[in-house]
Amino acid sequence: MSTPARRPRPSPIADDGDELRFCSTCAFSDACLSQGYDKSSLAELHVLVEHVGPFHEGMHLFREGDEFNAIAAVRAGTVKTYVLDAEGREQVLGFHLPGEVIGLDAIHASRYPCNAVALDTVMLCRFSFPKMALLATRMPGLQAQLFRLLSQDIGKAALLSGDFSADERMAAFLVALSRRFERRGFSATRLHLTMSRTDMANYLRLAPETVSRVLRRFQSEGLVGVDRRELEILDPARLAGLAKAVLRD
Amino acid sequence: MSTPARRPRPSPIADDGDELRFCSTCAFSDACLSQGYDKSSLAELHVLVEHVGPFHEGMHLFREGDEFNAIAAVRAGTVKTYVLDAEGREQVLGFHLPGEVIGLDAIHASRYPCNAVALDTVMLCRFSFPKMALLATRMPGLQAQLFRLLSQDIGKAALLSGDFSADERMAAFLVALSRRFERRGFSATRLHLTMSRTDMANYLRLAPETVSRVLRRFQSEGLVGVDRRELEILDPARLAGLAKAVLRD
DNA sequence: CGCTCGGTTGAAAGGAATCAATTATAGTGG
DNA sequence: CCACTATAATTGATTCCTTTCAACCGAGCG
Repeated sequence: MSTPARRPRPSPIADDGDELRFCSTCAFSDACLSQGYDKSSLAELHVLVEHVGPFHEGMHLFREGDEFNAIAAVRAGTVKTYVLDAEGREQVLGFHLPGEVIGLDAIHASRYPCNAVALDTVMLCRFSFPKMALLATRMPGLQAQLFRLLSQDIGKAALLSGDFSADERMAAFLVALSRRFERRGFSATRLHLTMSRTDMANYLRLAPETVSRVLRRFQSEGLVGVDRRELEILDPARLAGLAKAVLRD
Repeated sequence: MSTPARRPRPSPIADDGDELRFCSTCAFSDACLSQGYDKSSLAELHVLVEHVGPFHEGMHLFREGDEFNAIAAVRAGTVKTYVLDAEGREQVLGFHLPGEVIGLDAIHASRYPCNAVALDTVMLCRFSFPKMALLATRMPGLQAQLFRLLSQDIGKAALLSGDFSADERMAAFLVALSRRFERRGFSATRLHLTMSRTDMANYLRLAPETVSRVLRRFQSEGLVGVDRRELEILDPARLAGLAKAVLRD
């Protein structure tokens, strides 16, 4: 359960034990600061933030059908969201790393459309959505950031819908994971996979056996080095080439 | 190019040639009225609406990479959104019927992430998004509706990402289309398909040959009747049964 | 130490894609 | 009005990738 080495990175918001301490990793902090809001505006955002956790491995943050009232930013750990199909098989919708927001897909129905479970020890910033929406009417920058986050998720959800080969899917998964880690200050090449092979398979819409085989082949081809859940990207360029079809860049 | 018989339906907003005539089919009209806004608020919404069109078959409404400044509600016709993969093959992202909104996925990057083309004669309501967002700060109901629309699209985009059989995909496509037509006052059983088989195939991530075969089998099994682009759903229950795995209901 | 569960490996089966050819359709121009 | 052409749709035969089925391995744990 070791976390990848953390690269030093300037914290956008004071993290020195202040009473109004805000999630330094979360998507809203950057947005608000970049809009040049004064301290009192930030304070307003703070009052509707609730730090919750820790949630330990296997604990559910919410379940499908639960009443929706808050979105949450992951502060630490990994959250898996999933639904169960008619045969009770798991369909993984996504993995959410520190700094990423969950619950945006619940707004329209006022219910969570999926389950969310902690894959390791998870800490959250929880935001009352009604309060946040209200605040957003007075903070255009916050409103804009919410629109951006929602819009972004539409595009993300569409990525996996293509008919891609197992290799492309796996490569895209690893590259995307690498980038997301990097953006949050972790290593882009040495990743700790917090999810099981089965989870990866369910997410990528592949059989677990296929995940196993593809990873092994990637390793034999010198693309990656794999040891259990530790993965090193050895040939980022070639991996990105494979992922290109999916990630479109 | 005949349209399905229109069922009489009470128009939510006066459609009697008023100067401030608003798209009676569009998602925003219901939202605003249901919030009980007075005439002046509605008027404010009207001033940022621009009725554009007609766009004829094959005309592009926007292209990937174009600068984003407006979302649009389809007033009439069908819009296809798509991207081209590295090999130049079309990946259809969606078909947009009257009353549905396009462009929400463009907000976060300020650029359209896809192409949009008219499949028949299309009329649009175009809304300047910056202006709409500004207005939304003074109309919480409008803001809420925008959040809902965005949130909804996240879920929609995720639907097709599962690994479903050709039969399930096709059934889900037809059932969803039927429901969307019905909601807008068209027949739920007799549909005119405005898109080609190839478009359907690209959307469903199947080969055109597979679409052809599945439709033929559906017909031979008495599920549907197909004649060119006219399709009649003969056994809605059984079709819905097939679609269940995808649509989750 | 042996049990269990996740992961890996191998062999076989299956569903959709691809390749190839034919038919149908709409549009064009004689 | 009717051939003629280009494009879309259909149909059949074959191939291929992934899944499924089955067995084995190996780490973690009581």
